[in-house]
Amino acid sequence: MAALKYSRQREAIKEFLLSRKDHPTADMVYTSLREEYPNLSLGTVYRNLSLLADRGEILRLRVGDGTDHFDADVSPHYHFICTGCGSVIDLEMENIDQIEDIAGVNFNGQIYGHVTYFYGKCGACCKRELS
Amino acid sequence: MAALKYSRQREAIKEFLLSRKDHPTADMVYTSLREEYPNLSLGTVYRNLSLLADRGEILRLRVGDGTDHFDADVSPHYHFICTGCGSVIDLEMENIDQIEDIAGVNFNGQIYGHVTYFYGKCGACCKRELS
DNA sequence: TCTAATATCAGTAATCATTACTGTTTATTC
DNA sequence: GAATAAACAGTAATGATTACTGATATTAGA
Repeated sequence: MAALKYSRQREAIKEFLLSRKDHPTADMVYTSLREEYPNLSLGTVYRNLSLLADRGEILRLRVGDGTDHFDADVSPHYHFICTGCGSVIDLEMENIDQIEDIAGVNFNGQIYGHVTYFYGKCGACCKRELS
Repeated sequence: MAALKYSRQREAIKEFLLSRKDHPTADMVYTSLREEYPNLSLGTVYRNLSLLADRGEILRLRVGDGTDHFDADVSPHYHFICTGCGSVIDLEMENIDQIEDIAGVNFNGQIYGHVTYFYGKCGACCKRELS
């Protein structure tokens, strides 16, 4: 893997992602960083997010709302998407990699990985509906 | 749920999906049906696919390649996406709904469902790489 | 069966997220 | 400190999808 040339923009993008737990989209990254870097370009945000995702430094989440979300936490974990407010929340749960073995039983190819998203109502939305 | 007015186009779209096992995209539906219905509109295809998906008559699959795929088989089953050729294949596997219980252990909201895609090399791509 | 009401259609324009292009700036190397 | 090339800002282009508009076709009622 070729070495990257340092850039303040990429550094700021990764710093920003590390500081957040809410899995921002490219546009959210752009809008937020614009305050500190007024002439940051949206193309730069997209290019660096893809670059970092390709290198495995961040995760690209396709949660189904049509726009990609990003996560700087690359440790194995799962995500929950609230159908009420759309928020993307980390789940702390035990490993379920055995589902790949289950899926492979009647399959004649090779399974290398899986992506799972859980859907429902988040705690805040549940609470709001009660009142 | 309001009753739908019959339309030959919607009928043809659903018939087409039922006849296929390869989970076509909107554009694939449009291109194929155009042979029989030369003045079918792409907008009609999109509108009816969304309509059918909203009513639960078909499934919308967001496999991660940027375009939605559709499946007329609404019985519970899982999908495999080949990273070699991009094909979307049905998996015959035992139920893994218990992962929702596992996910809910340390979570303060309600989990109503999950979406799982398995990734890897399909049988044909495995074979091709050997030769 | 005829007609009115309206859902659906075809065709096209608009939107949105994302990517590609171009000339300029900036980090690295010597 | 100058040469090289990666990365940038700004903008144009792309591709999937949605929205709009006037025409057509299905359904319900007379």
